[in-house]
Amino acid sequence: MFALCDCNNFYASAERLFRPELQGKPIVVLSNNDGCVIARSEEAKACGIRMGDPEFLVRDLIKKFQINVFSSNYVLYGDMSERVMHQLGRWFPRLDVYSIDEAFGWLGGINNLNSYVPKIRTAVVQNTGIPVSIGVAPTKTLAKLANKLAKKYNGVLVLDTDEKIASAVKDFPVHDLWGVGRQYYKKFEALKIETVAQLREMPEMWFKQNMTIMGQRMYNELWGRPAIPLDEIREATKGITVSRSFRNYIESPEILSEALTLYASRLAEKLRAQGLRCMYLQVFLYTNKNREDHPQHFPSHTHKLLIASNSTTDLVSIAVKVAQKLFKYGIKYRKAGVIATGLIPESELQLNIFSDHDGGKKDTVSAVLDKLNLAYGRGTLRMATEGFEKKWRLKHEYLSKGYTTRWSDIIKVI
DNA sequence: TCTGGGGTCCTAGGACCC
DNA sequence: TCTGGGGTCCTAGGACCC
Repeated sequence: MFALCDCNNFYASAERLFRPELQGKPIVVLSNNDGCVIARSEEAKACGIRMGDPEFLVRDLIKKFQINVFSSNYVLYGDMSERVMHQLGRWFPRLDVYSIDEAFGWLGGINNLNSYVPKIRTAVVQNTGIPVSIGVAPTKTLAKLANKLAKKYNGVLVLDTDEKIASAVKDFPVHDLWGVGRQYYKKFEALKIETVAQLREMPEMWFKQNMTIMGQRMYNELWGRPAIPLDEIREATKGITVSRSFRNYIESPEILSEALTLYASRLAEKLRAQGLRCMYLQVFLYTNKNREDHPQHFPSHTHKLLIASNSTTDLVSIAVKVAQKLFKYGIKYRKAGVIATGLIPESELQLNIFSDHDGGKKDTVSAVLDKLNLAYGRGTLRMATEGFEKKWRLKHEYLSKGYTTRWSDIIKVI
């Protein structure tokens, strides 16, 4: 049996944990750039705020109901996530951390699930302050479904018989099913398929033909035959991305270079932190697709390096050069990013006879950079092309403190 | 005026190799 | 008139996830 444990309204719950006076009050958390709503407390949901709503469209609601607004504080959420996962690890022989606020646990060999599982929930809430819901079923897909239903009950739902599964899928809307997005939902809608019970009565071939191999897996999972295994040890990541929207449109190549310098620097830091180098560096630019009156431009280019690298100077110079080629005058760019792929462990560096390997000088420079920035704060030492004004940088007006990760922000009990 | 960021997997086609 | 089979790498796009 699989369990899916999911933190309730995770970001909102994490913010509220350190502001106990907000207990019972509506809270929303905004995406980067304070763009749209990405988490809501139950109270905020009741005020009519929907997931993904742009902040400027719900500003009136926020004012009217005095909703507490937070910019996203990923350092805080990351730290709280680690605590929750650590607690879960004590209860499951095998744990597959699926996202910042979710994990699949394996419950093989455990009897009395109906008394065991509620204990997990109680322990996590007690030891971390974060409320969780747990759904249990024979497959991951059904465990996700059970989890959604659990939120409506007492936070726990165990589907351990065919009868319980049948009754759970009976009225469960297909668009809430794991693996069903907008496109697949359209197909179902056309066939008047509204519930999961109706969906799983379709022939297996139909799934395969209409939803590729993913659909075939879904079919088996819905009938209680596991097709998606527990993924305990995450395989090495395939790519690492750093991308951000700009606060204002960028229309000049010089300003674009500043942004790309920062993004590529962050990317190099991420690579070094994970002990990786990349063979390919992809650069992309986006315009605002929500503005039909703006000319659109979504250029992208992948550059192949001669030698795999994670050096800030290498990646910055490539990113800036590529971006200059992609850039066109007269276009309003609102987002850019860099993606590192072809990742190899630092220790497996392959040299190229045609290139001028520097014998590790760049590695030394990078190491000094990391050391200084760790000691004195990120950005203490940086590339000059990053600029000084940075008018394009993110907006986060409602940022909470680093309650668990900064000495100066730790809560004082007086 | 203002609409996130970071991922995964699958499919298909073209270039190139032997 | 009729021109192989099998493979890799890369790109691009589409679908999905949180």
